[in-house]
Amino acid sequence: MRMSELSATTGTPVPTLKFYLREGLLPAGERTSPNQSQYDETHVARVRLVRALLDVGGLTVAQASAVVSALDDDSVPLSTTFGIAQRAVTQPAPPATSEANGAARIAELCASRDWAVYPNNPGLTMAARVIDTYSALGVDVITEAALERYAQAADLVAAADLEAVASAHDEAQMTNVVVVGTVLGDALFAGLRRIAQEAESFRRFPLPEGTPAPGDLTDHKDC
Amino acid sequence: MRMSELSATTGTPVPTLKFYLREGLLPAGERTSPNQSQYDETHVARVRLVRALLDVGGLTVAQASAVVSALDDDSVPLSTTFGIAQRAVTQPAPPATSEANGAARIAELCASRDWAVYPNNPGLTMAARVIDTYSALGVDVITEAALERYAQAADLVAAADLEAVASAHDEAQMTNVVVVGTVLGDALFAGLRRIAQEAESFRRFPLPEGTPAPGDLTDHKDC
DNA sequence: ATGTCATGGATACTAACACTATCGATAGTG
DNA sequence: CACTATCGATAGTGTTAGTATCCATGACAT
Repeated sequence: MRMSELSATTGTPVPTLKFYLREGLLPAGERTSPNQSQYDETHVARVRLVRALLDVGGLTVAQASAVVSALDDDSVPLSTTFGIAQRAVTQPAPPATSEANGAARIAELCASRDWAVYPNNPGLTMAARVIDTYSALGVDVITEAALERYAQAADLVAAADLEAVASAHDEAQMTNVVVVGTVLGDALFAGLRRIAQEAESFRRFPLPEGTPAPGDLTDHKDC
Repeated sequence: MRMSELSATTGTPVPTLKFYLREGLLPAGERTSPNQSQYDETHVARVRLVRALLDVGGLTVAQASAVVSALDDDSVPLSTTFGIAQRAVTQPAPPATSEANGAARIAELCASRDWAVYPNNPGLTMAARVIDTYSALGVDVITEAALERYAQAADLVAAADLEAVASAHDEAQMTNVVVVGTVLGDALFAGLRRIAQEAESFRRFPLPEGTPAPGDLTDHKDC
C-alpha cells in the first residue's frame, strides 16, 4: 500500500506520517523507486501502536521513539525488556535531597516484600519522590499500612502483567505485550482507581438526603 | 514575607511566582501598599502544592488551576470532592467508536464489584478507552482474570486512599488529602508497579547464567 | 532627603513540543 | 501527456510553561 492508503487506514494525516518517519517512530517502507515506497500491515500496526502510546499512554514522541526502538531490537533478552520499556516511559527525576527519607522507606519495602530489582529501576526513584513530596506537603498519610496496601496492589497488578506476557505465543509477541502493557497498564489502573475511589467514597461518606445517588444520575450534563 | 522571601523559601524564581499569580494558581498576597504585598505560610504551602502537582503529578497548569480552585471552594461536600479532583486531573477522552466493547466490559465489572459511581466518572471512559486500545492493537491480554486482578488492586488502593482521608483531622485537611492523594497516588502506584513488575519478571524469567543479578548490580552506569 | 533596590503590573519574548504546510524534483496513472 | 502522488527537505503554526524587560511607585538605609 502507498502512503495515502496508510493514511486512510490509520486515520492519520499524511504529513503526520511523514513526521513519524522523520522521527524514527515509523520505519521506512520498501522502496520501489526513488520516490515510491510500499507499506504493509506492519506499518499499519506500528502507526496504531504509536498513536496508542501518544494518545492513551501520554508519552512524548521521544519516549515513544525509545519504546519502538526497544521493540525493534530483538537482541534484548526478555527479562530486561520490562526495564527498557519502563525506563523509556518514566521521565528521569532529580535526585532527592539529603533529609528526604522516601528512598529509605522504599528500600525497606522492597526488602520486606522480597522485591529484587536493579538499583536503577525507575520505580524506585519515582515512588521515593512521591513519598518525599507527600511529606514536604505536610500530608502525612502514607502510613506503613497504606504503603503496604499499595505494595500489595502493585504485586497483584504485576502478577497479572506477567501472566499476560507469559500467555503470548512467541518472543516477539511477548515483547509487544510488555511494551504495550507497561504503558497502557498505568492508564488502565488509574481509570479503575478513579472508579473504586468514588464507589468507596460513597460507601464511607454517604450523600445527604435528597442528593441524587449515583444510580439516579443518568445524564452527563455537568463536567 | 515579601515576594523575594517567598521565592527563596520555595526555591521558585520570582517571575514564575508572578506567572502563578497571573494564572490563578497562587492567590494574591495581602496588599500593604499599592506596590507591596505580604505573603504568609499559606502561600508557601500553596507554591509547594502547585510544584508537586506540576512536577510530580504531571498536571498541566490549567489542571492544577482547576484543582486549587476546588481546594479553595469549601462549599463542595466532601463526598463529591473526589469527583472534582478526578475530573480536574483526567483529560477528557473522545467518545468511543460503536464497535468498541470496552465500556460494556467496564460496566459489567462495576456491576460485579458493586461499584456505584456517577456515569460521568472519568475513570469509566479512561478504563474503557484503554481496553479498546488494547484490542485495536491486537493485544488481547486483558482477560477477565486480568481485569479482575486490576480491579482488586484498585479496590485495595482505594481503600487505603479513603482510609487516609478519614484519618485527616478536619474537613479542610480532608479536602487537601483528597486532592493531593488523587494526583500523587497515581504516581506512587506507578512507581511501585514498576518495581513489582521487574521483581516478578526476574522470578518468572530468570536471567541466563553469568548475567549480573539485581543484587549484584550496584552502579547506575547505564540508563 | 536621597540614592538604591524591590515590587506589582503589563507586555513581550523564549524554548520545547507535536505537528502542519509548502516546495521542487520525480514518478506512476488514466 | 496531463494530472496526481510521493519523497525529502525546509519552514511555519499553535500550545504550553515559563522568562525577561520595562515602568512607575514605594520601601529602606544612609
